[in-house]
Amino acid sequence: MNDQTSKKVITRFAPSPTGHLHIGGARTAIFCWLMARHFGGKFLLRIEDTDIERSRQEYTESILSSMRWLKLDWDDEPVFQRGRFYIYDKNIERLLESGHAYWCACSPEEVETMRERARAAGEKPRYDGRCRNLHLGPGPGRVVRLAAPMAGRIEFTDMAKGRLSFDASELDDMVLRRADGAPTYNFSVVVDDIAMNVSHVLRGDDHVNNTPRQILIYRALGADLPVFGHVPMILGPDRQKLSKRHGAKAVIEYEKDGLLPEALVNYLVRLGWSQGDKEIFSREELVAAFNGKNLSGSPAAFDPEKLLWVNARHLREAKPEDILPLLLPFLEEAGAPMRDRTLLLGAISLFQPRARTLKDLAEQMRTLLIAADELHYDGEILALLGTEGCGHLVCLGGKIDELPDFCPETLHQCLRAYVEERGVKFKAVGQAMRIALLGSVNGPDLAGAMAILGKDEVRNRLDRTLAQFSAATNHI
RNA sequence: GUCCCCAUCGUCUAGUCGGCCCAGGACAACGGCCUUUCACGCCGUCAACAGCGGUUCGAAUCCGCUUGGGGACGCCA
Repeated sequence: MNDQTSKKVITRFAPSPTGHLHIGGARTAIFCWLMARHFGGKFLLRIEDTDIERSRQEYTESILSSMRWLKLDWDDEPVFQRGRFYIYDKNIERLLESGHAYWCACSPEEVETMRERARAAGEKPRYDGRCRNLHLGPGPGRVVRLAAPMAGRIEFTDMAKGRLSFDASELDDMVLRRADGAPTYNFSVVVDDIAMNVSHVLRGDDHVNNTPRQILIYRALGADLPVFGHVPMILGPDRQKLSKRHGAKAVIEYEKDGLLPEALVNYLVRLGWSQGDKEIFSREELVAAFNGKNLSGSPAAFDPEKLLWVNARHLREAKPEDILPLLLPFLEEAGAPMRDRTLLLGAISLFQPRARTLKDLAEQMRTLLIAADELHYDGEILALLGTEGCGHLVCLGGKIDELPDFCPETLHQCLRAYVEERGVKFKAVGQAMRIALLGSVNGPDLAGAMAILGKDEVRNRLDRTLAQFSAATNHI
């Protein structure tokens, strides 16, 4: 970083609405957002919808909704390039007048031939600039091209990659305005970044090669350069370009899988950025720590396992009341009936440390929340329970009836006392109770679970288990 | 093909201007402890400076080459 950060930091995220917000785009957005929030600047949004064929309104909405879910709030109204064609045209006029651009009458086929020829000659495929000095005017099928310098070096310092240098001879006279009047990507980006006063352009690695071209446009337009930062792409676990089969999905899918936005943000930021050995960051910690330094220059592979681990950490540390609203849809999906708030909060804190995702949490909580008659005990589980287990259930049922209250401490003592006086292993009693109460040999702390179920429900489940057990054994 | 970028454990990474690194943390794996089962947690094990040349008293750190990977070469973004 340099003295340019002393100016107001303005970053922007500029997705094109041709798909949902995916992992790579989300990380770029997070970096931009963090940068702006860290320096107290602005984070702007621009929808690059100049490709009329592929842009879809529903994707714009999906992207915005994923941004909101990630809690990446933007400043000002989003800018839509679709509505700014007149501005691009005005800038085209300027460049035409100043001699930085010219009309070209070559057909796409002709240009393609030139490229093939260059490629065959072992050069970089490029347009040869044959219309540059023809002083053509507008006409059907004609495009406007930049009169790029033929020689020299184009250099800039990148936030992630350091000093970068390109030879001007590598670049050809790129199209700025298409035959249909639409601006090309490189042109609209520069015009808009200038208009929006963007100070720091953070984007994917795949744009490095566009940067020297864009710098040429900045120069032609007589504008100051922003600071560029090209963050390396995210690769699949097999180190190939990220795609759906890697389990790298759109942000919206992670939302559906029950990830916490904080966790996704945390994980994604750590892909290509680090702060010593620190792994788990709260949003506030990220804002405080992220200053655009320590960006990695090399690509990172996406690891779903670690994502899950990060999520589990955030889930475990979150307050139940913060989790509850996010959990509601998952409880419904899991078929768990709604219960009162206190009960739900209690259940959350009971299961919280053992769940990796909200979906996971909801499914685990379900066994506690559903009505007793929905609990299913299969033959295998009942066999595990055995006559001895049933004996425990009967005795404990009696003990429980006499309890003065039904709080975890009392229940815990009750269980302990029972084990003590019977001289049996807690393990055996615990398993029997767990089978009766949860229909499973695994689960959370028994006293905690019982307290949440309440006395009636515990009784209910004990009776029901015993009934099913005797029914099953009578059949044999 | 041409240009650009990258290169530390399987993965994410630490490693400020070369010595404190026979390389640290985390995920995963494996082993153990804890325990009321499963988790959680705790402890430990396995595991890397791509290769080759330089520069230097000394290099994971600087330079070059090689190899490997990625990206870009559109009237897509």
